[in-house]
Amino acid sequence: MNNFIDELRWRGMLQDMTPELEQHLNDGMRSAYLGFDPTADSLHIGHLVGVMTLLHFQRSGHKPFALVGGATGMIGDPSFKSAERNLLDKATLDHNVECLKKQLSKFLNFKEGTTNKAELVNNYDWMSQFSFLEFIRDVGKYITVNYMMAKDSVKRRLEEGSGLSFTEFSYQLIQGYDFFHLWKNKGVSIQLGGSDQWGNIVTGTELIRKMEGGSAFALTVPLITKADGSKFGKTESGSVWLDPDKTSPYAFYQFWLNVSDEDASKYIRIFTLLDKNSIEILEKQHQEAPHLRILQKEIAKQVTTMIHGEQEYEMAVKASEILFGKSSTEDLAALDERTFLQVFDGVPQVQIDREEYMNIGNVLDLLSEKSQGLIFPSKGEARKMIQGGGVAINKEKVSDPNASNNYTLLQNKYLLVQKGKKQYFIISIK
RNA sequence: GGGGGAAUACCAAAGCGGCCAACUGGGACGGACUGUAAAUCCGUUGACUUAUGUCUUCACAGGUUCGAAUCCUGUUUCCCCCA
Repeated sequence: MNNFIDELRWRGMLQDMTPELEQHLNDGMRSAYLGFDPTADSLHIGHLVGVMTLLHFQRSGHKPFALVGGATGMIGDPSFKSAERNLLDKATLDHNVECLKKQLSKFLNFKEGTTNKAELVNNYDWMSQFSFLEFIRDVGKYITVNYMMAKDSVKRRLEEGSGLSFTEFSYQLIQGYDFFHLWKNKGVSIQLGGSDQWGNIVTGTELIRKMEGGSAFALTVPLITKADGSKFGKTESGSVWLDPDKTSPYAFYQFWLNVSDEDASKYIRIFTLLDKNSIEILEKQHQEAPHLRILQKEIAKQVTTMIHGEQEYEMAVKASEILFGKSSTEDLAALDERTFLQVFDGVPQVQIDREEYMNIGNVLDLLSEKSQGLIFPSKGEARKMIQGGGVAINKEKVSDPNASNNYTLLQNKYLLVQKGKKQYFIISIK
């Protein structure tokens, strides 16, 4: 069994911790919690860092609690956000909480009988019992406004002049109380979180100390960054979700595969469970032959398998090979229909009647008007792109916009259209 | 309250009566190279269309002129200086 702190340390996942934590952990099995905000009905890869942290905690023999913020989600954490958050309604929140619970339950070991079995809690369960009066009397009394205003997350909002509502201001108190509640009732003595949570976590340890003279600990992990400074976990099409309906396993796999060299070493430590030795070997191999992108492939494999399973991973690899490998028209034609559809699952499709299709004069019409503007909204754009060499049908470049429309249909009913390198469309003939 | 200046396409920034759909840079998008990368190079970047075409743009509303992003009048917004 490995040491939790050491494990995080070499993985570059340790930002900060309260001083006596290490000793505290060495003294036996401990419990820690980490919270997830139900702002959407799926986790995204940014949350994965938290998940991994809990996972390491459990693997070190300790007991992890995943908290879903059914209550805190109603308030909105002001931490390092520049503007007041929009509140979600209760129904949406309930739905989100349920979805997150389902996802979280896949990662940790919740098996009965395991001594350090993971637990899932929702702070709505205890916060909803409180009346406002009770809360400000029993909890608010212990923390001064001066203390709360001194937090960076709050201070910044005050300085910027954008202000924050009393609602958001109270957030740290609620989260602090969560910690107290879990400490009191579940024996949770540690709170884990992203580095932006430090202030909120410490309010919790403060509350525990003041209310009952207890001691509790904090540990934060760094926020994930990208070497080029852009925001981690975003693609052109938005967040990378764990829910396969929101981000297909293929797109998910692609995200990891496209990680830059600078970031790959960092990410493989954070997002996979590979041990130090294996990682160093992979890094060495990567350096020797960077073009093979060994690191990226391994990260993509590990993470995709963990989230979506082996089958989906293999499908994603297959799809990637077909889409980006040097496959030809023949390779495409050789695919059976089922595989073809699987590979191109999620690719935008447009249907054209067979009769109508037969009457289309040239490629230009086919890609603009006749495909209802899905591929190109106008003839002009289609023409420009074709002339710029950016269009391919069935993996073969289209060079003349006026070329007649006599492509071989795959499976006798599909055309695979490529706009640029990465955008695919399917025209299916009915 | 007084004085001065500015508003141009996704952003920045030229243009100051016809040669302006508007220089240039960034971004975005394509292409070449490559590792589905970075760097570099090339092309496109108001709309529709493909003819040496049409239409809609230079804060907004009017006006002068054969002709305006460019001149005049009013309106709005922003910036600076003085009080």
